[in-house]
Amino acid sequence: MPPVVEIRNIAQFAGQEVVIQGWLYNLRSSGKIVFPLIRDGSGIIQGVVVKSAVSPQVFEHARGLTQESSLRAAGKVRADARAPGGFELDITGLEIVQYVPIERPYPITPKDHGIEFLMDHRHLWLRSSRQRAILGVRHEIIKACRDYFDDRGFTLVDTPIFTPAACEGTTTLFEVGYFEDKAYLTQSGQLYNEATAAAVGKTYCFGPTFRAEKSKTRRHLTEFWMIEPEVAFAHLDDAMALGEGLVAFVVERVLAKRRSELKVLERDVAKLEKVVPPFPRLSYDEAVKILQGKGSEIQWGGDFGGTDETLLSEGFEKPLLVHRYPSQVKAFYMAPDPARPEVALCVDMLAPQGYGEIIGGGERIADEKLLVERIEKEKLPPETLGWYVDLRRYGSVPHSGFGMGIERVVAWICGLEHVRETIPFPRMLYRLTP
RNA sequence: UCCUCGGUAGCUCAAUGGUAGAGCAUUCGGCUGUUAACCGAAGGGUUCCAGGUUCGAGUCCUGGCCGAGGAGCCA
Repeated sequence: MPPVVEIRNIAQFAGQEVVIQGWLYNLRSSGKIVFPLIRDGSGIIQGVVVKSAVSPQVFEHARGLTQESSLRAAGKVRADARAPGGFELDITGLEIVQYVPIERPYPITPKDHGIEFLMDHRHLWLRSSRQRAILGVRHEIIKACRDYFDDRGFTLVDTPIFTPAACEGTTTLFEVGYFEDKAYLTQSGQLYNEATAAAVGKTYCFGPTFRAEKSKTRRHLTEFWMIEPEVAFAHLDDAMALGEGLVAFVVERVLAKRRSELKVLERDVAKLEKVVPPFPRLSYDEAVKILQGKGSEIQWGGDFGGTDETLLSEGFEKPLLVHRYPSQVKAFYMAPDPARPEVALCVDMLAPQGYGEIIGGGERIADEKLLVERIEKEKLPPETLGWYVDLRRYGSVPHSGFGMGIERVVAWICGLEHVRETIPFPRMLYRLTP
């Protein structure tokens, strides 16, 4: 019995008998020769079945294969300049594991489909080369993020999904029943990160985040994944440097390990290769002036809209760090700048090419009195934030952190039109299935 | 929530108010090197739903359902 091998490793088996197990991707035939394209999740290889070289049963099996039928194919690996992967499989044995019946064929053909049809068949669409490439890049990005923090002495500390109240009081939350009580799905692990940062010094959490906003744009999901570091004794500049280092590291890693996926996605890698520190830094004041110069309606004191972000980032080849927004547009826990109390020690990182905000964060209020004032001013429920104020009573220190939305980073690095393709099963305003 | 656009064969789309069409997919036939293979033939329709106007509606009108893009809000 020849060894079962993965298509990605096929080069090591040139000239040898192997078994490939996978699914039929496409089939071309020419009378007495059949070319089944087989994918196994690690790659695609073209098989060759010649009528005169195999039993009539194997040939008939091959000729009648339907798209996505699962199979095991035995044969000899042969280097061939005509093959896209450099190798072909001369099939001598074929076992059909499950035959997709012709009365109910695989719905997704190699031809054009509309987005609604593809989203309805997301569970099958994931098998296509393009979606597989995105899943690969997403995996690499998440692994790179974790390596970056792990290698710098951070401890991953998970934060809860059920929360008693809004973290920030700004966004709409999903309400769920919690026995006789109500709970909300988390919109950020940050407040809990502030607690755990005092325990381990440098922490991060990585998990799903939920926003019940009725946003219907290419940058929004109702359920998305966020990685959030928090560092004790760190100031705004430290958070900016940490975010800059993280994004540069992630891009470098993807370029090093996922070239083939970026090629499938037709990503212009030259643009990604320019993403090296230092990233440009701009104060909110400067950003407003630039925007006004480009014809935006923005006034000092307002937050940027999607068009503003695109307008601002289009002048730069690297991600852009915008810092010191007016406190009024930022969350209650943002520390005011001692030199200018009307602005917060916060930072947003805007990805190039209109991909929007990928990082948001800054320095947190360390002073108990000021924090309590802010909670009262925002009319947040003090009973559920008592523990958070407690952190300012027992060894309060300056601390900073940020959150990075994984899907927007994936969309940017892959060069996708819409974040819905960056997550296996997107949850959106009008999409809960599959 | 608001604005714009759309819903016709399994899929992608055509069709001036006048017989419902093409490409792909499927089935059958042909082809020993195909690369979204190609060539020939066949089958395939509650035109999203409910009303209305009209001699006649896929097309026009009203309401609804579903979806897409954008705005606001946000990562």
